[in-house]
Amino acid sequence: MSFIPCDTSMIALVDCNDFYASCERVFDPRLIGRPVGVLSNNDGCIIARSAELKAMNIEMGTPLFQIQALERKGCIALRSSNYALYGDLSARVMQILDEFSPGVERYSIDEAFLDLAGMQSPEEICRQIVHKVPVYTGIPVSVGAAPSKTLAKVASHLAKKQAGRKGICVFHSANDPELINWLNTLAIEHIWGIGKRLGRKLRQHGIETALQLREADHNWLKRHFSVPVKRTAMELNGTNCLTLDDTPDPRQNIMCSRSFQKATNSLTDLKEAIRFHAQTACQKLRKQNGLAQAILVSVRTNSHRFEPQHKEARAWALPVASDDSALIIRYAQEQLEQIWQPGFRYRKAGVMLLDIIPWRPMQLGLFEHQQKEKKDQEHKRRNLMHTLDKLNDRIGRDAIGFGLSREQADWKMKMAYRSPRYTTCWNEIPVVKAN
DNA sequence: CTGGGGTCCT
DNA sequence: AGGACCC
Repeated sequence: MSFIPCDTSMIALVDCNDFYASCERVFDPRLIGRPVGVLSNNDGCIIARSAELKAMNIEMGTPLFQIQALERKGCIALRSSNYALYGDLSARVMQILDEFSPGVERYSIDEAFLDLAGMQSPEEICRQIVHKVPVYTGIPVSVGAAPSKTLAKVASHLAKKQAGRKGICVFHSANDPELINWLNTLAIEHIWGIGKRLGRKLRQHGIETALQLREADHNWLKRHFSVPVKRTAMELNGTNCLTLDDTPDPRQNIMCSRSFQKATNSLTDLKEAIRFHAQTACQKLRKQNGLAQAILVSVRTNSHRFEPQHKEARAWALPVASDDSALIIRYAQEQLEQIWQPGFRYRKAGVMLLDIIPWRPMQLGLFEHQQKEKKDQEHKRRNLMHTLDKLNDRIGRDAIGFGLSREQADWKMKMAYRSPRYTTCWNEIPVVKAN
C-alpha cells in the first residue's frame, strides 16, 4: 500500500449519516433497519430521514398528516426532535474528531471541517475516522476530503452516494479526472452555496453544471453575480478561499422563538411564552459570558392562513448591559404589552438579545455607600443565576425559572413522539436490565 | 397541517 | 433592513 503525502491544502468534511435518525437509534435499537423519520418542532413536518425512509420516497418537509397513517400501521417510526439528545451526541462526535487534527471547525450539529494539510496520508486518517466514530458513539459518519471546503463537500457527497467507497472519498487535486467527470454532471444548484435563486440565474446565462461554473470568467461572475459566487467558482478550482474557522467569535445576537401548537390571542399565554424564551436566551447569554445591551420582542400570526395578519417586532435598549434573567424578562414582557393587539390569532413569539458584549463587572454609581450595597446585590444576583443555570443544566431546561409555568399550556410545543433525553436528564437515563 | 437558528452580503 | 443560503 502506498500513501501519497500531502503538502498542499487538504480539508476533510466529516458528515454524520442521517444524524437525527441515527441518534434515535443509538438508544433504541428497535429502530435499526426500520424507516425512521424525525419531525420538526411542533411535530410539523419531516426534517430528517433514515436511509430506509428515503428509499420510500418520503421527502424532506413532508407534513406529518400525510404519513401518520403509515406510522399507525407500523410501517414507519416517527420521533419528535430531541435536541438535548442530538446536541450531546454531537459533542461526543466532535470530541473524537479533535483527536485527528488540531484544526477542527464545528460547522453544524452533524458536520465538521478538519484541516489535514501536511498530514501523511489523508486516506488513512479518513479510514480511522469512519471506523472510530461509530465504535465510540454509535453514529455512522462519512468523510470527503479535497483541497477546498467546497470540493470537500462534493467529495463527501460521493462518499455517501457511491457504495463502493465505504464512506470515504479523497481528491488530492482539483484536476483529478474522476472529480472533473463528476463536476461535469453536478447540477449547478446542488453546489454548496448555490441555492434555488442563484441556480436559476446562472442557468439563464448558460451555466448549468459545476464544471461550467468553475470554468467561467471569475471577474464576470463577480460583476454579474456576487463575490460569494466568484469564491465558489475558485473553490471548485481547488483554490482555498473559505478559511477554516476553528475558534468562532461568540454570538452577537441570541434568538429564541417558537411557534405554538395552537394559535392564541391571550396576553397571559404570550407573556408566558416570552418569559420562557427570555429565560432560555439569558441562559445562553451567560454560557458565553456575555451581556446584552438591547432586546427585541416579536410576535406574529400564521401567514399561511387567510385571516387578519399582525407581525411586529420591537427593539429596546436596556438601561445597562445585562445578563439578568429577572430584569430581561421584565423588559421583554413590557415590550410585549406594547405590541400585542386584541383580535389576532398569534402563532409565534420570540425574544432576541442584541449587541452582546463580553461580560464585565457592573458599572457603579457615584456614591460610595450605594456602591457597597450595589456590589453586594450584584454579587448575590450572580450567585443566584449561576445556581439556576447549574440546576437547569442538570434537571432540564425550565425546571426552575421565574414566574408561573403551566405544564400543559397551548402555546407550548407539540412533541407527541419524543424519545427520552437519555444522556442529559437524570430521570430519563436508560435503565439496563441484567439477570 | 407545512421548523428554528444562524451567517454573510448588498 | 432585507435577501439568500445553509443545516
